[in-house]
Amino acid sequence: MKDIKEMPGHLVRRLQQIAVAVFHSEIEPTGFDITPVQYAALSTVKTNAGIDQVTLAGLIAYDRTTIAGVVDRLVQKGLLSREVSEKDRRARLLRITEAGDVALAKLTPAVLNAQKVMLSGLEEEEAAELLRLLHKATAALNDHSRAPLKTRS
Amino acid sequence: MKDIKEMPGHLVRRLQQIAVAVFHSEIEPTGFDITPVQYAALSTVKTNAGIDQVTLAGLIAYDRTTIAGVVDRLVQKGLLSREVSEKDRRARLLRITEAGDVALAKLTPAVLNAQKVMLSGLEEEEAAELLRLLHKATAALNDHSRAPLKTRS
DNA sequence: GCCAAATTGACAGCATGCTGATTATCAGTA
DNA sequence: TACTGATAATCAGCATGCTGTCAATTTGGC
Repeated sequence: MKDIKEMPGHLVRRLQQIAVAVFHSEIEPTGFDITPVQYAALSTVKTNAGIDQVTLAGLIAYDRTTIAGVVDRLVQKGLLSREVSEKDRRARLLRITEAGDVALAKLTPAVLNAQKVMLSGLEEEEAAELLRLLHKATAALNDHSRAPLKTRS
Repeated sequence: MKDIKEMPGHLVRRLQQIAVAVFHSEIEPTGFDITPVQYAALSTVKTNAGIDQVTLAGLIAYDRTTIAGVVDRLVQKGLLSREVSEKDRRARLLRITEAGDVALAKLTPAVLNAQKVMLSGLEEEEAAELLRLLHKATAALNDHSRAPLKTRS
């Protein structure tokens, strides 16, 4: 284990780096300028209309500070709307806009394809096994980051 | 595959996020203020004394722009030295300092332990299989990022 | 109803990571 | 030798991701 390149930390970082690059190359032809993080946020807001930022962050395991900037940019692009909650004036409720809906519909096929491409070096069963192992490893250590994943009960 | 949380991209990102958090919590007791990226650079320079920045970047698959900042900070902390090459005045040759050597020796056990912790949710054979799959998946797509891995022949 | 604790969001600050452009230098060729 | 293309490093700029702090607001206990 002396070599950096054999360490799990390095390999995970490397695959993540490749995943982002693949994402961008698959997205580029659609003409939208969106990042993996922004796509995750957009998609999650659509299926959870009226969600606040903290809950959104929990659903996709992002830090709440990070999500603020992401939401800012999505609002600026006109893909999300953000308004102060009536019931809790601390909270900002997020909703997808019509433009966001259109963008999401066009982006989703490209994103799904990117998932395939990033595992294209593996056999079908290997890819499934990788997913299972990633799932198991992350579930066991969910609380180790400032941004744990929170499933909506 | 409709759910973000089931996508390989999300899971890889999540494990990477956890890996960084585990790294920091394992490193913290050693009293050193160093990041995963900085550790990788430091360790690689030690075993490749007199390396230039581009070659270093290639060995650990970092973007050459990113590595510049990383090296800056390591030099500032006194862990690396950087001097203009005599043979090629464009290049900056990197070497580990004595302080860097000491730091590396103290950090390495903690880093190796972090690798174990980040996979502590998996059985022994599962961890090995995960490594194999990560290796295979990244090897197949090595050229997909701006910072491909370059083995020294 | 009042106050302490918790919660939401924001901000400053630092460290990756990337794109694209520029500068300095080197190497091969006409 | 002069020129062209390639290469090492740097810079500006943008987007994560994190820590730590703060203000506004809500909630729970009394």
